[in-house]
Formats: sequence, C-alpha cells, structure tokens
Amino acid sequence: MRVTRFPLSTTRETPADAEIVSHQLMLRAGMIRRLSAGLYTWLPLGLRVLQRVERIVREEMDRAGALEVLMPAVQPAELWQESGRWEKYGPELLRIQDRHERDFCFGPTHEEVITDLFRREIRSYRQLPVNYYQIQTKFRDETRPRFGVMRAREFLMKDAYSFHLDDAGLEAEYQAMRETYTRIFERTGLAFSAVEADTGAIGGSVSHEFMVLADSGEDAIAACEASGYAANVELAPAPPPEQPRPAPGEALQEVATPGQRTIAEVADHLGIPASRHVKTLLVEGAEGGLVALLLRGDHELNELKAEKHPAVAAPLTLAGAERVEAELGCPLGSLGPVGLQGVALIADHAAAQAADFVCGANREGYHLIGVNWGRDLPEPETADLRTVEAGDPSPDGGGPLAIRRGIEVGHVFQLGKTYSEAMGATVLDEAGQERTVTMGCYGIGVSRVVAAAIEQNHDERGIRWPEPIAPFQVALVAIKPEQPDVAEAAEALYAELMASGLDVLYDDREARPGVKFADMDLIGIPHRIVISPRALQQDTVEYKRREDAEATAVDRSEIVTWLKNRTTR
RNA sequence: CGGGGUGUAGCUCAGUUUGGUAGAGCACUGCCUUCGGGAGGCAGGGGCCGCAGGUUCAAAUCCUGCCACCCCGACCA
Repeated sequence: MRVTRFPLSTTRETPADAEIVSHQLMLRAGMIRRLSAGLYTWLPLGLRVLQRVERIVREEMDRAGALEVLMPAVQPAELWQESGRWEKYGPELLRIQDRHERDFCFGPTHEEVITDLFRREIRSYRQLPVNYYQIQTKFRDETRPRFGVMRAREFLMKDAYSFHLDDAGLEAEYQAMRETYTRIFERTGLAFSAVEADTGAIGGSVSHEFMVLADSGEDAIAACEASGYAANVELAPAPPPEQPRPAPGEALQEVATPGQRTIAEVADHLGIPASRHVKTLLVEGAEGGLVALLLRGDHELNELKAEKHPAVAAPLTLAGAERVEAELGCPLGSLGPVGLQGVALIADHAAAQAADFVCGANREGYHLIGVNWGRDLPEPETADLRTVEAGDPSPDGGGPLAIRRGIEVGHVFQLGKTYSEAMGATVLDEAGQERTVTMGCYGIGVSRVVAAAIEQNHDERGIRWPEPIAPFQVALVAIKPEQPDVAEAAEALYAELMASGLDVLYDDREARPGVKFADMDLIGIPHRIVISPRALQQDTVEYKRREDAEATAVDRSEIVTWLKNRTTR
C-alpha cells in the first residue's frame, strides 16, 4: 500500500477527551473516529488491525471444530421473554420497536437466538456436541461508555455456544475452548493470564476470564507465581488464618473518641493500628432485617462474596445512615458488634481471629478497646467476606499472592441448562428419551483486544504492534523520492517486497523525513526500511525494528531475505 | 440516575467577567527557500460561536429552556 493512496490522518495533538493511552493513540494514529458516545468508526488503518485479530480468532475456532454462523443483531422480544431476560436485563438492553410497534432489542449477547436455532435444527444426541460461533456487532447501553473502544456501547465480539448431552461433554468442550483461547491469545503476541472468575448474572458454575496484563486494566487479578494460581480478586478466597487466635490480654474498656468516624481517624487517635480494629458494616438481610458484616479494619469488603452468603440480600445493599440511626440509635462510625440488638453478626475469618481489638461502642463518640470474642461477646458465625490482598497466602497453599491489573478480553463459561431449560432445547438420547441439553458459552471482545494490545505495547513515540496484529509488517520510507534514482530504487524494492508476500506500507510522499519517521513510529509498524540517496550510493538500505534505537545498513540485494528471516507472518 | 464541567474553523484552544468588525497554533491549498526525526516565509480557503426563544440600537458575550459531550460517583451479561 502506498501512503499517497492511503490517507494517514495522523495528528500530533492528543484529543482532549481521551483518557487512556490506547484511546489517545488510536485517535492520533487515525485508527478510529468517534461518531457518538460509545460509537466508533474504524478507519482503514484501524480496521486492518481489527481484521488481523478476527482472522486469528476465526482460524483457531475453526481448527477447534467450531462452526461459524451469523445471527441477526436485532432480536425479537419474544425470545427474551421466553428466557425471562426481557424483564431481568434492565436498561443496558437497547429496546426498539418496528413500524408495527413490535418489540425488539439490539443484541447485547445471543444466548436466546442460538438456543432457538439449536432447538429448531438439532434433534438427536448423535448430532452432538456442536459448537456454533459468530463474530458480530453487539450493543450494550452502558451508563457510562469510556476509554474509546475499550468500553464502547457498540463493539465487535466473537461469541460461541456449545451444546452437550451431559456434563462430561460440556467439561471436555470447555477445556478445549480454554486451550483454543490460550492459542488465540498466544498468537496475538500479547501477555495474558487465564484466571478463575465469577459467573455473574449469566449464571452457570465454572468460568475463566482471559486477561491481558496491563497496569491500566480495570480488573485486579490475584496471582501466585510459585503455584500458577490466578483468579479475579472478586473471587479469590481468603481462608481462615492457620495460627490460633491469641489469648485475651487486656480488659474491656470504653474510651472517648469524640468526632472520630473512620477507622483511620480512630486508629490514629488511639495509636492502635487499623489491623487491630474490627469494623461493622450493616447490610440488608435476605429476610428483610439488618445483618452486620464484621471485618478487620485494614481489610476490604468483597461485595460478591457477601451477597452470596445466604443471610445477606442480593444485590448487596448497605443500610443507609438514617436507617441505622433510627433503628440502632448511633451513627455508622460508632457501630460495633458488642451488645448489638436484633442484628445477625457474620465475621470475616480474619476479624474472628482478632484479640484485644477495637470497635465502636454503639454510642456516639465512644469506642471499645481490649475486646475479645467469647469473653465480651459470643463467638461469631464466620465466613469469607474480604477481598484478598498482596501477600495473602495463595488459596492452593502455593505461597504469597501478588495483585496484578488486567483487561478482560475473553470469558469462558459452563452455562449449564439455564437457557436450554427455559426455552426447551432438547434432543433424543440413545434410549429415545427427550433430554435437555447443557450449554457452554465463550466470548472474546475482538475490538477490545485491539485497545488492550496498545495498552500493553506502546512508548512515547506511539504504538508498538505485536507483529501478528500489526496493520502492516514493513514500512518502506523513501527519502527524497523526488530524485529519480531514489524513486526508481524505492519502486523496485516495493514491488519486490510485495511479490515476496510481505505486507508493506510504502511512504512515497514528498514530505520531510522527520514527518515520515514520526508517522511510521506512531502507527507502530514493526519493521522499517529506509531508502535514501546516501544509502543508495553504498548500494545498501537501512533496516530498523520499531523498538530499536539505531538502524542497520543492509545490502540492497539481501534485504528481502533479511526481512524474511525477521518477520513472523 | 446524582454531582461537577465543557460546547467558538477539521484538531487544540483564546475571546464571554465589562455587549460594539470572530481570533491564534496545528492541519489544508498555492508559490519560494529548506531537506535524515513532526522546517521557515509569503499569499489563501475554511465559522449559523451547540439549538430555540428572549432582552437590547447592537448578543459568541446577558436571561430562559432544550440538546450534545466529558469527568467523578452509583451501575455493569
């Protein structure tokens, strides 16, 4: 491709509303343009990258035996009413009406459509297992789209759905998909990690997320280097400490803490570290009353764990200050488990381990110190309620956990029978009996992979594409192309490179060298060849990788072989 | 949805306080000089100042309403 036929539309200035580096660079490089909140046009340069990712995904899905389909983006409400999600999904579902005032939605996902397809097409266990996938535009009406295509409303997703007679079949396909995803992300050239994950509102039992590792990632991962354990911090268990609880050493005492509300303030005031405090969080209980969740002062409540506790109402709802004052007669900052009337207590394992601890006195302006379980108040019911932290022991006993940031680019689920039951997806088994099938589903955020790749691979000059997804492999820059000998040599080399199957962007503009170098660096092409009058005299050209500081002189006659030995696709 | 902010050239922004001929840099077009890391000069093109009302001799500027976008929070198969 010639730059004179491929408008680059790069900019030097960073658009004001782009916050993260991938968004900034995608705009500056001329990959995408915003049309409206969360809606982006992919320009030719950006689309090339998107299609590189798509190609890898498609090849690996095909290799794994999945079958590509293409389902409608717009879906009739009836299917969603059948699964129950028309009511449950909420405002993130874009609902639309046609001219007959029939209800439709723009698909945020396709479980309903695929399950409907399956029940119409597949009759017999002998046709199982089957795995259908598509690469489709989805729409989710996010309350706050941001970060460019990282969290857009409309985005490109690969979604796959598998159907099985039994759990063993599902399990096998699930493992096959995990391996396929691993191969896909290895092929993109990104550093990633597969982590245990929550199944969320989609239901199901087992799931893994594929995370591209990047400091700007919105998700936190708990990982143990020694054992290879990795999980979303939402999910990573914090088991009870192994050491026994220390014996009480202090007497219970009430102390004045006027105006002190937060743990930090009280800790500072009393000179007792936050780790020896127990904080009391009141949430709505499953039966309607209030439930007190007790955590060590330096620990953080894990909302997901809390709302899974049978005594706690889901979704987790913190009791408001007014309600607490009305029912318990003290402000939130003075709550404590001692003598708390009519409220069930659930203590995190670490909080239950505390001795001689500090807590609120249930009286404004006072705290208790030297508090001990079993002596000053009954032994509590315990549960895992906190979010793990760096340094916590790995749940598999493998050593300390580290916390890393990641961008979720893929998610695999064992869905089970949620949709097949609701929608009557059955096959006849060997005995001629009708059996409800069990399902898996497997997603990859294709457009998000592009943004994640940039988050992970950039420098002050621009993007540094991993070669497998780069828009071009080789940048060919002619310096002084207005000189006939340069133009001639450049044209000849361009033709030769194209003929050898390399994907080349030939900068044949009559621009200053600095402009061309800056553009090629910004758009991140992995290999660069420069043809100049100077080099031509030596019968050489210059070669440089995007990440190199210095160029190498290579004999003109050897450059194609040289490149062939250094490119990877 | 709550709180805060911004809408002026393709982009980044001045100008609004105190009403009086709509600006700069980048980008774009032409010419000249320059030519190995985003050059310089000269000359140009490009604006319903978000939209609709209102006040005024006169509105980018003041008033009212609406719309769009951004940030923080809540939310988030």
